[in-house]
Amino acid sequence: MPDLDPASGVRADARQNRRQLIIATREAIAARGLDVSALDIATAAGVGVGTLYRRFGTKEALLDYAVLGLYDELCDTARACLERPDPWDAMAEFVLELAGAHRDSRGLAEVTAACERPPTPELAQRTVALQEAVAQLTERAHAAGDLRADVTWQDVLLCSRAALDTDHCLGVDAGPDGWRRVVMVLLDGMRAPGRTPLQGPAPQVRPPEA
Amino acid sequence: MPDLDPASGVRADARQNRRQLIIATREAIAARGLDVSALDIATAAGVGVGTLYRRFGTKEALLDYAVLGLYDELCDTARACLERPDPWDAMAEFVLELAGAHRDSRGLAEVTAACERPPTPELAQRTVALQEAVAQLTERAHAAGDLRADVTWQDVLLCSRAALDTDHCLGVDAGPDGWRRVVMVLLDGMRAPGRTPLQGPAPQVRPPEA
DNA sequence: CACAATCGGACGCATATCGTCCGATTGTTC
DNA sequence: GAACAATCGGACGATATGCGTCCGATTGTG
Repeated sequence: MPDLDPASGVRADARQNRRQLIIATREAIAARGLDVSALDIATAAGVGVGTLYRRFGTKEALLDYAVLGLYDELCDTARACLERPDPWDAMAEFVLELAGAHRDSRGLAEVTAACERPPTPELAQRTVALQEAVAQLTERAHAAGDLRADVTWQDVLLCSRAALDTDHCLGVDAGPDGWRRVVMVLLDGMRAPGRTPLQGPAPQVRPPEA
Repeated sequence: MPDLDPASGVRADARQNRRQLIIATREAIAARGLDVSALDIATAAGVGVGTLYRRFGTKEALLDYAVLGLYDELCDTARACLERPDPWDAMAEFVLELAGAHRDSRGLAEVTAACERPPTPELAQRTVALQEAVAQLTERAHAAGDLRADVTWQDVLLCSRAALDTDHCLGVDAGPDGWRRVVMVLLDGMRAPGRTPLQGPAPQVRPPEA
């Protein structure tokens, strides 16, 4: 189930259809979230629904596969940020990238917010990897004295979702890049030293329950 | 259609049902947004669907009425904040209240973000009133030198939606009051002087198109 | 007590999605 | 280039959900 094998006994047109389905799925969940119909995906991919089920067995499996790809890209982004020399810039860039990824794909945003059903093992693994990367980025920024002490890496993660739904409010239109303003304000607010100490319990990591 | 009249030729039980329907509608849209079924509302109110349509004519009319009530409450809140002596505290409190109202009612959040269909005239009027209140709160904070100059009142409004969807991210749980931390970070980021100048065009007011 | 106002919820209609199944098509092999 | 198996498309039956109406039963009120 990983990807397309050149010579795996699978016919060439079948492999091509598989590829198209993955592309169409990405686009569909980006625009409309995880609640896409199989027919929509298949039509966008230029195939029939039968082909979708034949190639992936389940709509779920196809969605899982597409989402996993998005997570892998996030992991790449995290690695790239960790290589930046300046601790603050590294953290700030990742926050901006993560916020942008959330905005680029409504489906991704739905998955990172999911707390009900347990994710696939593959997704859980990526999730932990991302947590660790953010923890490290945060730790460095703390050590450099750039990030206020009362902001935890969990706070950083949650703040990355803050620009998700800030395009319109009471007749005001943020414009295509307005969300970046919100992220900029947030980053300024996270910079040391903070003015108003953060109150209440810090966010906690949910154990990946059964 | 405004409210319940003591002696309006309408029978007492009918008036009571009307009241229950409004209460149930508020709770329903708070929890599930505007996409509630008429049956759900009627059941929660303890009446049949027929009663809903008899009392309000349309599901839409009932929803509009319930939402208008939420807007009126926001206007009250704005008035109260405008009476606070300290300009910064006044603005900060309103941001916190607006963010809380958005979180308390998913339906309200959906309406304030709506940019497609034109609102009812009543809603449009409340919207303008709220815009003016925020503009005034912002202006005072600017004048006092507490709010950074590159943050407009439109930015303030948009930022009030930032805590809408920050309860969970990649396995991190913000807890019941975690959203307040996000708002606090934002408010700190809005305080003068800003570090990173906000880039890009400032948010614009959408003309209430036809 | 009588009657009009009101009620409840079954009903008809419409829409949407799922996953399967099968006759038609097409890539591949010899 | 023929023959076969893999693959395809999309019609199909099942299921679910929601809207707004209609009418026999109920209930408030003068």
